[in-house]
Amino acid sequence: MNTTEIINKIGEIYTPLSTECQKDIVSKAKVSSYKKGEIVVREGQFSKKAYFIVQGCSRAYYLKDGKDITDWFAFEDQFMASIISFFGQDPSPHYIEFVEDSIVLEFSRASIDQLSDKHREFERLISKVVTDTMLGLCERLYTIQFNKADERYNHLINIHPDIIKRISLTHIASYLGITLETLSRARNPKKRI
Amino acid sequence: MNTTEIINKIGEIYTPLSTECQKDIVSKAKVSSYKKGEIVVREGQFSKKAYFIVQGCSRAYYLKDGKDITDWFAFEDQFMASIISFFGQDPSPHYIEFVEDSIVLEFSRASIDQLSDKHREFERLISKVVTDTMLGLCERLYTIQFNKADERYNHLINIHPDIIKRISLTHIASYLGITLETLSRARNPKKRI
DNA sequence: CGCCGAGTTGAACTGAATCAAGAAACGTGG
DNA sequence: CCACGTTTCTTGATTCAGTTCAACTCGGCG
Repeated sequence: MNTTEIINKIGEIYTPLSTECQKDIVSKAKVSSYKKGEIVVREGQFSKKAYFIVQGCSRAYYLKDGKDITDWFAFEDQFMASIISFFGQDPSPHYIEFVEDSIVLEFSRASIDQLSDKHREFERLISKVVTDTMLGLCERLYTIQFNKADERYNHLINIHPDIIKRISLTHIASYLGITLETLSRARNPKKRI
Repeated sequence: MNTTEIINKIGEIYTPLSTECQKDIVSKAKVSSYKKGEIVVREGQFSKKAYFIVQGCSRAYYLKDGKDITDWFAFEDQFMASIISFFGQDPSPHYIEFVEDSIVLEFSRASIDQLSDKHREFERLISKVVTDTMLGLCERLYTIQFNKADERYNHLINIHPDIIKRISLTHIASYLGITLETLSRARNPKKRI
């Protein structure tokens, strides 16, 4: 899949892009690939990159008292960035790691700004990505705020049936705000006598 | 405070607006006031309104098993909307209630779209509001994901020292994802013998 | 005054964390 | 293809934070 094809796909998923805009994107964004386990952003860095995932998946996590807590996943056709660092002015509290060998289309903050200035359609695309992210965060918050461990897990499996095939339970557990052991028990309800 | 003054203020807070844009906003948005306790959005409704709060405050909440759970507050100079209904296509799971007598500037979805089409600066303003909301949700999620009751409370008091003067502990408790009793204990640490 | 909503305090209970040990799955090299 | 170590997941026992339910306090306000 070359850059043009990828951009075409982004247009299909989010909002149609004129050929002129597509051409400009080609000149600003570049395709990269990362190996499983590669870390592209570390805590404390000012990361000004956004990754559109063509193939593979990644996660954002942070360390709390030395424990690895997953905050966000991104799969094919989704964007990944350290949002606090990319949209705010603070350093990233997150690490970003690729969980599988992945191919991405990589944007710098500067190129996104330039493209947004020049192409209103691109600005709208980014705006849509942000809006979708906001709605996703809402949903996640709702799930965590007052639900029990098994409810959180079932909810996740409903919206993301295939996630367990790709993400380790350890990461899913911290994403749900529970421990690995509790998740394991939620998955294998106790056999009563 | 008249409409023009309010719009001026919005421009100051978010991003400067040309006089032409301000004039158009005046023609599309209207000032309203609500009494303490008034509910402007109910569960199941398709609410296509956004409220910029000039004075007072409001909260969004939902009912889970009959229990009132606060999801979001908005104070002076902030926007309030039922985001799922306003930005998504689903009916609102939230109620929106004014917690104090309030004055707001009211926008319909249609007028926001029209203003966004006509004025790029306005579109950017909305985009900034969405981005800020996204960052706010991130922060909130972070607080709830793996923190104890007292940590959540202290964190809230840090960013919002005056919130207890305006919002009842009942609402703050559910906002933090804990019960009223637990919040009360977090505020009055046990006296040891 | 006495009622009422909001907050505090107490005691019993429970879901989840923690600590610890074992089982299963996986990859690598022989 | 098997043996090995490593990582991932499961299961059990204990502990603890937080919920639940209930009683009590306090400050309005009719």
